[in-house]
Amino acid sequence: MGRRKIEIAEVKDPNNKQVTFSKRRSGLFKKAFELSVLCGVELAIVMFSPGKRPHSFGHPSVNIVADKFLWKKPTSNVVRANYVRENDAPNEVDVMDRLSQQLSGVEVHINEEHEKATELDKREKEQEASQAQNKELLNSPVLQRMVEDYVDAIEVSECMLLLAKEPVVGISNRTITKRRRRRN
Amino acid sequence: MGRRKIEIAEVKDPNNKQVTFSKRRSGLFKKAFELSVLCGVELAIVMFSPGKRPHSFGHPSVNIVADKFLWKKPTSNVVRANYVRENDAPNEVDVMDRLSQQLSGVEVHINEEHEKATELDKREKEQEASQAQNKELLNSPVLQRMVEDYVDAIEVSECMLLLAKEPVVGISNRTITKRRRRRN
DNA sequence: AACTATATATAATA
DNA sequence: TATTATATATAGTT
Repeated sequence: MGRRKIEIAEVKDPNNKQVTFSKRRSGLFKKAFELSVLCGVELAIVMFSPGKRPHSFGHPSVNIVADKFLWKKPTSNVVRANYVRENDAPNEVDVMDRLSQQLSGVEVHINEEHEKATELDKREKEQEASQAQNKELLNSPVLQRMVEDYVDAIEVSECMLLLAKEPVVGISNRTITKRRRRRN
Repeated sequence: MGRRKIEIAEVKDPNNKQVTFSKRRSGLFKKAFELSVLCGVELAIVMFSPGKRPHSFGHPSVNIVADKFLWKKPTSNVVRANYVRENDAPNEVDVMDRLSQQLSGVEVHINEEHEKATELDKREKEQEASQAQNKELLNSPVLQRMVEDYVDAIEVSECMLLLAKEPVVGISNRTITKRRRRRN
């Protein structure tokens, strides 16, 4: 996607790696933003830079998406208000403004989110403590969620399998080439 | 990026919206994968499809990335270890090995389990409250997978909420804590 | 940090 | 779905 084709392998030169990261992170966030607007999709991305610094992107915000992901209720029939209208197609400046807002705006809700996070920690520990609670889940709508998530996991896997079809130089094929098994 | 330039505004036609979502989600995941390999970046993506279904992507895995975010908390009692040093970044073989492991780990069961998952999904729509059938899954490997994936989803949500607690733009170096996962 | 030449993603089409 | 023309991202360059 540039002057020359590159192999998808770790960039050795730290300088080049940092430049590549900056460019591609911007690209990824832009793609994420476009996807969210085009398809009315709410999404969040978290990552560590080569310098091990955390970066995130969220639309409408990381915490909102995360919140919904965790606390998703069976409100799939509820019509949401569109945060982007037809004639409000954002230009590049709008996009960058929005990105900046999203990237820095989370500070505003720190205290509020701290409560939630604490609550979530509590929940995790509870779940970790007793496996019997898993059985509790089976009698709840949570199982419905698990089924959905499982299907999604398969979709993700298929996506990765698709990626694996593209040869990566310097990588052993041993694990990959034994794919494509059918059911008996 | 296609035959014609499009405005970044919500796609009206549901059919087209679904097609666009599928294409761009694949593209986003591919970009995310490439970024993670090129720059040694670990990242996770969660999103809701137009049909409000959750999707996720993680490299090297969702829960690993979630772990690092989750345990990045500035708590004082956690052992500090700099697993994030530059030269600890996984090389391409490591990355591909892990990816391959993940791929082969799920690929073996994809066809078989996809059927089951589809079947489950169908049942879910036909009988939303059919708990009896759900209980039949209690002892199946499929359920195991579902539970794991569900835990992954929770972990991502948690890490994102925790991320929201700490602004990530322009942040100075922080000590990142290490922690080994209980699962697997 | 800006600038191209080129690779890649994808919108429209078949 | 699969293909193809075009828009976009970005690798190397300045």
